[in-house]
Amino acid sequence: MRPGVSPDTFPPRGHEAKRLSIVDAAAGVFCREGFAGANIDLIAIEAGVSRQTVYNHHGDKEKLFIAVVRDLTERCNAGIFATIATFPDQPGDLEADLVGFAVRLNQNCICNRDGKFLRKLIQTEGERYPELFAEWREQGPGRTWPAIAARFARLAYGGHLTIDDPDVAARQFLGLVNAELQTTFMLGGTPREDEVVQSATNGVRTFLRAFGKRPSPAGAKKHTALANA
Amino acid sequence: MRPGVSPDTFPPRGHEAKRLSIVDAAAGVFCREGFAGANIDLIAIEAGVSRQTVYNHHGDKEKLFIAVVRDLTERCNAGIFATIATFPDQPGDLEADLVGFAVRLNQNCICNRDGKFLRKLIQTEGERYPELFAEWREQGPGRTWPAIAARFARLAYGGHLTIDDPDVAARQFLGLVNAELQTTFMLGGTPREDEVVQSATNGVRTFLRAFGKRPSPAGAKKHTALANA
DNA sequence: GACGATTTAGACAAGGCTGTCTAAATTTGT
DNA sequence: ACAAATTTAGACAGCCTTGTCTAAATCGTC
Repeated sequence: MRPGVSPDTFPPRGHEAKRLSIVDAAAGVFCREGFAGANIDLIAIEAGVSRQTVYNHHGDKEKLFIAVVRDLTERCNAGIFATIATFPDQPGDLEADLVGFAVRLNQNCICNRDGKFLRKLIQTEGERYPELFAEWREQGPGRTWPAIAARFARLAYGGHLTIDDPDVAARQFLGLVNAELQTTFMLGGTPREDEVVQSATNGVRTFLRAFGKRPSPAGAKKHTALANA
Repeated sequence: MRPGVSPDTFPPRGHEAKRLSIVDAAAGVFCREGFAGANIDLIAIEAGVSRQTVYNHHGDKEKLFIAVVRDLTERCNAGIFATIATFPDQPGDLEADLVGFAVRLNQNCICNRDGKFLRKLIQTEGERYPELFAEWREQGPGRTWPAIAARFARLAYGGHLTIDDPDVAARQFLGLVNAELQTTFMLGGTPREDEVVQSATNGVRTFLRAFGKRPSPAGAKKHTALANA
């Protein structure tokens, strides 16, 4: 820490690496087995670490669990904001661009390992740690949803959409785009990529039917007849 | 069982009553604590029954859990089909009628005790009992969603809606109508009635913007300017 | 090569839970 | 009121888990 010669890791390398691998393994075990069913021995084994090391790093089971949730929230948020940065502000093909955005959001943030784990932990243990998950609610949906809403507001301002309430529209966008993945999510599964694309495509199409600029009433033809599904 | 004098309960009254109260108590405890964390002593106490009686009725913890899920699935399904029977086939005010339907569906089937419990158990333990929850998937969404889709198809056939794929429309209807309740559902909470109504109202409005009969192109004016939210 | 910090393996106590067993008490139907 | 079935309370063995402790081994750094 004194002489800044070390390449890019301040604390002892192996130390922090172990901390990471413990949190990672713990996330998996907590998800599979639930808090009560999670076994610290198993976590230690999956982390490639002795049980004592787990206790050295995190004190006890509950503190470990909290560390896991905090970690996952942080990483997922980072991913979501990175994806929001790819939102199509100046769309070429609005439908295709929104589908792409929705698919990226799902694949990189919601269906990936961290997203899946965080979702499951919230569902499973949310009621046991009210303050912890209130914190998640503020840091997660509380920050990401308005950010998405702002992007939709910008699209509306630019004349690409007709939206009353951007916050409502954002939530409905997410609801539509995931409409066909609900049962899979409930069961903790991971949808295949083509299912994600299909759901996003259908969702965006409906979204644009509701909020898209109406095609000029003159040339109103079967312009929506893309149906291949 | 021989002479059918008994009023309306075939098996010994107290016996079946106890079975019921055990399953009920078990549902609550399994939800709160997870399968691993659930304590049979506690279930017995909450059911007002001795521990041995729990074992007499259900054999062991796992069989008890399975009985709970089967029971909840059955009861929830019954509720959902009863509500589907109230779907507005001959709508007067389509928007109001669909909002009413959505609110009934939420209040009577999804947010009530059974619905909440079943949802939580599926989320929490779904991966641990693949066949059991595959069964739920077939009996639940596998039967109710097509039933709802059929109702939407009928509305479209009657000229009240413009729908390509009724199955997609049904899933999207559910997604839209619940769009604002997602975080509450995730955390296992029960939304207030006004939140349910709000979400349903916004959802139905968007649904009709997408699938409602287009107002005749002639008198196309700001007919959608109902905004009070 | 030597030093300090970290990690490891294993044993350990304390406590909790499941599922069984027994004998007594209670309920149910006749 | 009687007989059979059901329920109850309590004790019990067996197992698993958490969290602590100790002494040896390993790692990173100078």
